[in-house]
Amino acid sequence: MSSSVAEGAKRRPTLHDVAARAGVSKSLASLALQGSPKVAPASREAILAAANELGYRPNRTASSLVRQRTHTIGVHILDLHNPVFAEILDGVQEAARGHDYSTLLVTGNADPVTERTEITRLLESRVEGLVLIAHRLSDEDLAAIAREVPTVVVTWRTDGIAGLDSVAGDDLAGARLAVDHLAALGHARIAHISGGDNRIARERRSGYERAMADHGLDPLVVDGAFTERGGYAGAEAAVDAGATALVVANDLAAIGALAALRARGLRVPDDVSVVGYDGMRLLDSLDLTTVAQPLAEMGRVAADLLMERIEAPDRPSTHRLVETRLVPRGSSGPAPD
Amino acid sequence: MSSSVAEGAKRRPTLHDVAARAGVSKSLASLALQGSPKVAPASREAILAAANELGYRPNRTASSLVRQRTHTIGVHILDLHNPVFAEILDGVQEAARGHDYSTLLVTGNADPVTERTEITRLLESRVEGLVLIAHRLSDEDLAAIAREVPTVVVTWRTDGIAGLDSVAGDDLAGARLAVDHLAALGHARIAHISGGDNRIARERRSGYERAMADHGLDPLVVDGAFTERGGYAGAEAAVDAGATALVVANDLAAIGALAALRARGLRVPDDVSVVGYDGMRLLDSLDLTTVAQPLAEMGRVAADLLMERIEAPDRPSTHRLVETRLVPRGSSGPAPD
DNA sequence: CTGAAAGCGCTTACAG
DNA sequence: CTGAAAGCGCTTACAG
Repeated sequence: MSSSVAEGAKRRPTLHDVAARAGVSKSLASLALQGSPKVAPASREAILAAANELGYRPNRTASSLVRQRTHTIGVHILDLHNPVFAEILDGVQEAARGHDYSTLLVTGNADPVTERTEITRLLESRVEGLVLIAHRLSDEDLAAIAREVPTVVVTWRTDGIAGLDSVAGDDLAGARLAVDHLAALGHARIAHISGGDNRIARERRSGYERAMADHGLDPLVVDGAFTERGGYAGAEAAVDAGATALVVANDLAAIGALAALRARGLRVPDDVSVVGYDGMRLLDSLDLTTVAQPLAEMGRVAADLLMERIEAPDRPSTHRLVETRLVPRGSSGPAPD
Repeated sequence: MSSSVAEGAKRRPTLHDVAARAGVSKSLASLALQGSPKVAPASREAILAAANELGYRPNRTASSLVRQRTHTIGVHILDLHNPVFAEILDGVQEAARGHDYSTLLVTGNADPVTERTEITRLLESRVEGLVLIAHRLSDEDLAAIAREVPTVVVTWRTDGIAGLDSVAGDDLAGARLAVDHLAALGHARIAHISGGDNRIARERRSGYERAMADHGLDPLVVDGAFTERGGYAGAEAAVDAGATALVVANDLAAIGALAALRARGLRVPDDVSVVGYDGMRLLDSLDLTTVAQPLAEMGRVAADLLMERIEAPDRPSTHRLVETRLVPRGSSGPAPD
């Protein structure tokens, strides 16, 4: 394929090679390849043809270096195994593409050390902005990052950090929706399977507790986690304690809770009602009631905020709250007598 | 933070700034930051301190350019919404990190145009190798890419393309496992919900058809897709045709099939047995029998093959077949009388 | 152990 | 419309 081969190793063609083959200067070749209108049609054609014949592929590391722009945003996803994050990502990518930005995706697999390494890598690659679809960074690390590059956090509200925007659902209100729904169905022994010790879990738990109090009901919180396993164990503890309804911290855990109930021979919703949280698409097939967030929209909003901040790095922080709603499905029904 | 601020805009510190602050040359600063042992301890400390005070962050685009290496592999994922791919990715990343490579992740969202754009981006970023966790490229495109950079395809066997390795499960044998399992349970009306018109779907379908023939049973194939929706529609058609057992093309479609059966008021496995394909973790909670592939291992093997080829670009293509096994769960049971 | 110089592949004023 | 030159931020021989 390539014309000159040095000691068997194939050197990739550069702009220099293209220009030489087309019989023009590097500068002109560069202009032509960028589609500049100031190149004579004949030259342009010669250059494009040469590039084609050579299989020329522009070197982004070189052009980024000189342009001082990468036109790329970095996205960190906490955990690729939770489909919720993939749905948020859809929105981010759609909006980023709309602004003609590419996306560099990275995941910490819910491990803080890996996460920092990967985000550092993004920064070294000079992404122009960062979307964190959940994270485990400390406030200090987060502030340091936001000082370096426009950043938006999706999934929980993050104030008080300059240069940082956030997009989140109202977890307090969302958890209340779940309790209201179950209370309206006549449930009194409504348990909450918590999502562990993190901001979102705490918010959802508070929402549950306040709503229970408002309904004059005794709260019953059992330890769980944002995982199937966490939901499974939580559901066992909750039914042991006599719960007839479960407000589970997230959808994944709700799926685990369902498995636990099945293993116990309990019917859903006849014996126990289950409500999840997040609104991942799969729940439709699973017929699971949930508190749904507009996931893709959260991603879109995040990317849009990021683009705004890339344009105007010093604008004040903005925090968007998206609307959350209850989606009733077959996993919740009237309380047993 | 930074010392000299030009017209309000903060310029990021470069190696030059670090060297100046430490009172040494750029070359020495570079060496020190790379941890070279040829730098005097005193100099090293001064340099590290200066870098720290300045908040210096090395510019990867610059170092990649001069080093002619990125130490990065690109990974394309067909569809982030199928957890199967995330599980394969785990293996890829684990192995890549083990070889001290970073990973650039990209997805085409199952759209061929986006896919090509994203892969092109990876190539322009000079990744040293490519793992395609499924793809929609033509053989020509694939061959062109493999000519440019070491490439391995995961998920189906791909021969006849130089410089390209592949890792796949034995779909023919796998589908047979599902049929054998159901036949052993006494089922005769075993339907296959196909995965559409693509290589994997065709293989699995053939496996099903051959196995049925070997059992002396009449095949019954209904159109489906590798999606919940496809499984849903397929299941409806299959039970209409009198099937008592469903061999579904993949797990996602099997989840959809379950939803269809539930909507029809059919019990699983009492009325209809369901077997999925892929082995995604979630199925454990869903109590769904499946033909499981060692997903993370497939990813690890792929990354290992890629590393080998990066070392020896001209070695012959190798194609690895991983072992597939049936994981029986609650969704399959004896045939109804 | 340390510094001056060249160069990675590209883009962008600046002259003509 | 086109070319020569400088430079993006770094690394790496090469002298000392």
